[in-house]
Amino acid sequence: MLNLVRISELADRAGVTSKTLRYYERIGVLPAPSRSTSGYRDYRPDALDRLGFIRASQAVGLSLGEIRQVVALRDRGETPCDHVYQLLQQRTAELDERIDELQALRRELRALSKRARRLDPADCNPRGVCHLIQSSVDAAGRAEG
Amino acid sequence: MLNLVRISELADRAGVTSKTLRYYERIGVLPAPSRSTSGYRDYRPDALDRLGFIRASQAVGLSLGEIRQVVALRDRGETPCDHVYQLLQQRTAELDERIDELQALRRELRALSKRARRLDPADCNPRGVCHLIQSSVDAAGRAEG
DNA sequence: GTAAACCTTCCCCTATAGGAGAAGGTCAAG
DNA sequence: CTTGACCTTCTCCTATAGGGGAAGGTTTAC
Repeated sequence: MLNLVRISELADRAGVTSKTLRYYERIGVLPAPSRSTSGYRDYRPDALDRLGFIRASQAVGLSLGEIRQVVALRDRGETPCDHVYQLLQQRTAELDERIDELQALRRELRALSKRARRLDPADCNPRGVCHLIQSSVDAAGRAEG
Repeated sequence: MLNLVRISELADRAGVTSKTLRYYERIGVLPAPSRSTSGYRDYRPDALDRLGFIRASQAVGLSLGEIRQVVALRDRGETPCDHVYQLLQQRTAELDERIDELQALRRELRALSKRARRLDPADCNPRGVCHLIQSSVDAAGRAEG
């Protein structure tokens, strides 16, 4: 009898909404469950495992699209570990790049704040809207030129 | 005579498309220019300064919505420097937070890769789709619990 | 005089991860 | 028997920064 559960109960247990479960089914990360005679979704308890995997995957930066690829492998009977490993390596590399970018931006913002303390708002030229920011362009221009 | 320019010429000079300029006008970051008798937009050369400000602002992480606020102040005759300074401080704080999050994620991904080298794909439990990722959940659960 | 290259407004489309709400069917309790 | 709490599918909507293309007017060059 597997004590089947309805959508809102599964949603509660997984900490998501029913909308989310229907969405997951629609995009193919959660398998379509059987239906009661009246058309209600009847989930087997192992759907919770799948939802745990989905959440964990999202937590390490995988998109639902990527998760769909992974569970498709599993559902075809393959072991998705290699694929997952590749994805994680790729995500790590992207993350490194992204962090570098944000750190560069942070350095620039700090420089901007420092410069701002030397500038007098009265000097602000309407043409450039605000010299705080225009000064960063000038600085970048000098740095690049 | 101010040598007026048409939209595609201004777009070329600013390194954006005509679509972008119409969009900027529509959302209020670029003032509506005068029109020729046939309805064509005639930009004065100082529109280029405004576009420079927009680009520089985007480069330091301001959204077009925030930029709109800033140029609105300027266009009302106020000096937007204080507001810009606040925005930049706020953006800097958000950036710090974001960087911390990404670094935490990076640490987790590295730990995951390390763990992956000890795991045998054959152990992978179909219930959890892939143990690489489920192992991270277990680890997080232990860390939090 | 006509073809190419502009310009105009208008509306729809993109990715991401769902949320809002309508219209209608179902189920349990009182 | 009806009320409330479910469930179903359906369509549209959110933010961001524009892009694509249609339908039609203009200007420039030959």
